[in-house]
Amino acid sequence: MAETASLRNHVLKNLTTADLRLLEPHLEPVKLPLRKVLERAGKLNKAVYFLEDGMASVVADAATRPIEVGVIGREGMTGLPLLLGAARSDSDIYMQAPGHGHCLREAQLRLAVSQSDTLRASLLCCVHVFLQQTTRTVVANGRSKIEERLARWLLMADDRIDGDELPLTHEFLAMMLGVRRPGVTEAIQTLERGGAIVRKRGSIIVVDRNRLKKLSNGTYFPIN
Amino acid sequence: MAETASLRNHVLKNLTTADLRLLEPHLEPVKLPLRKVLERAGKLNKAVYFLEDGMASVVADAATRPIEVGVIGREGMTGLPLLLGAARSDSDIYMQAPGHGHCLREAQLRLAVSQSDTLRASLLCCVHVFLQQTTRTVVANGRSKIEERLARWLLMADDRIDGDELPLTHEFLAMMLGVRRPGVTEAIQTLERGGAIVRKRGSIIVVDRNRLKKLSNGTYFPIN
DNA sequence: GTTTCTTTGTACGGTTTCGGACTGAGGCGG
DNA sequence: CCGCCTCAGTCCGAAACCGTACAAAGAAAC
Repeated sequence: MAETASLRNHVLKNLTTADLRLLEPHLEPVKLPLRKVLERAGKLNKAVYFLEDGMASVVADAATRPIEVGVIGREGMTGLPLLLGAARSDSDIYMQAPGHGHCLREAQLRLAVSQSDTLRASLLCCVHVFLQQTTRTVVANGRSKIEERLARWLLMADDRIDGDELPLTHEFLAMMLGVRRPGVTEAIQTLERGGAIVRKRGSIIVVDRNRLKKLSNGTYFPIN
Repeated sequence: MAETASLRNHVLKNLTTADLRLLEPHLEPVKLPLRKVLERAGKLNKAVYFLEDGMASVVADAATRPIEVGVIGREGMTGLPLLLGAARSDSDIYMQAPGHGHCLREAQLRLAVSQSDTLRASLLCCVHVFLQQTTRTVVANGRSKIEERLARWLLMADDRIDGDELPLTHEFLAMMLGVRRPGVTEAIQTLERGGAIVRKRGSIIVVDRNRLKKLSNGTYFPIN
């Protein structure tokens, strides 16, 4: 099913062959279209996903005034609370950029984790990475202006999405950052004037990551 | 050493007797004075702490422009990255309100966790709780004004500090929230006008938690 | 080509917060 | 009692954002 050679998910790719063999029979390949919901806050979480490509958003307060807490791409997995002993999700998670992944049912996850300490360690590592990301988001939301937060977000998206074109409307970015839509429009203009991106209707193209990093003013940290 | 009857730390208190027996011989009672550093970002983490009373702050960017990511009291423990397989801390952690706790060396922690699955599960639960708190902080920092964030912070501190008097200067609160000091002064006045707190030089007294909750405008969630 | 819908750009007044500076008030030691 | 130091209160102009509304531009449908 999941041939080792073709695996792009960092977690799966870095498993020992023994651990991978443990999971492989239960990894179901799935298509992950735009807006596909992987998790819903307050609901029982029956499966986790390892993304091969595409990007998912972890969103808090989705019912009222949504704001993004973090993003997940092929560097990690969804369903972290399951690893921590919680049956229910805290946030909504849905696909922000379409892609593919592997779905693993809760029961199989628990079983596999109970059988291999090294597997559990590999998965818990994801939790650590995500916690680091969330920590940086706390800082960015607390001290940085829209323009810098947007630059950070675009860099994180660019890390996870194939190609330089990010298909995103201002409206959507505003939701992610928890700010006004015109605020995003203006921030995008600033970033374009800085030569980091070019605007297109319905998408943004990253043309100069280094400039974008400078414009993020220290809020961006690369994966790993 | 740590007599079960006297344990106030939620994690230790809720362990099975077997798990507690596993840890007990290695729990060293420690006094935790104000500003005592429990963890330093980037340094190897050689021990974890279970607080019995007092409160610790998890602070990011401590070297440059510090801002608080979360707080830890008797509901949890420090050193979460150790549980997740990381040897180094991501943030500074130091005592915000003095107290006592139990110190557990890394080696003993690893040993105990490897011997008991239920113990590991109990500790991982802390990670989940802390991640939830961090998630709420992302939201609060992203959308709420100083006054609301301050109300939230005071409630969390009140949850963890014995008595109603919180010994905190405006300067310090400003650092925690990542805002200007005069901003805190004004927010405190608003909260006092709202009848939720009274000001004293060098400390704040919570007189009406319910009003404080209202003034926090939905950003506060109780422990567990 | 015209209509319709989505997306983007712009404008306006008002609020929040900033950075910085300065004054006053409380507490402590000499 | 006096001086000193910390902490708290206030004020200033400037910047960042907000909520809202409306117009222009693109894309798609008819």
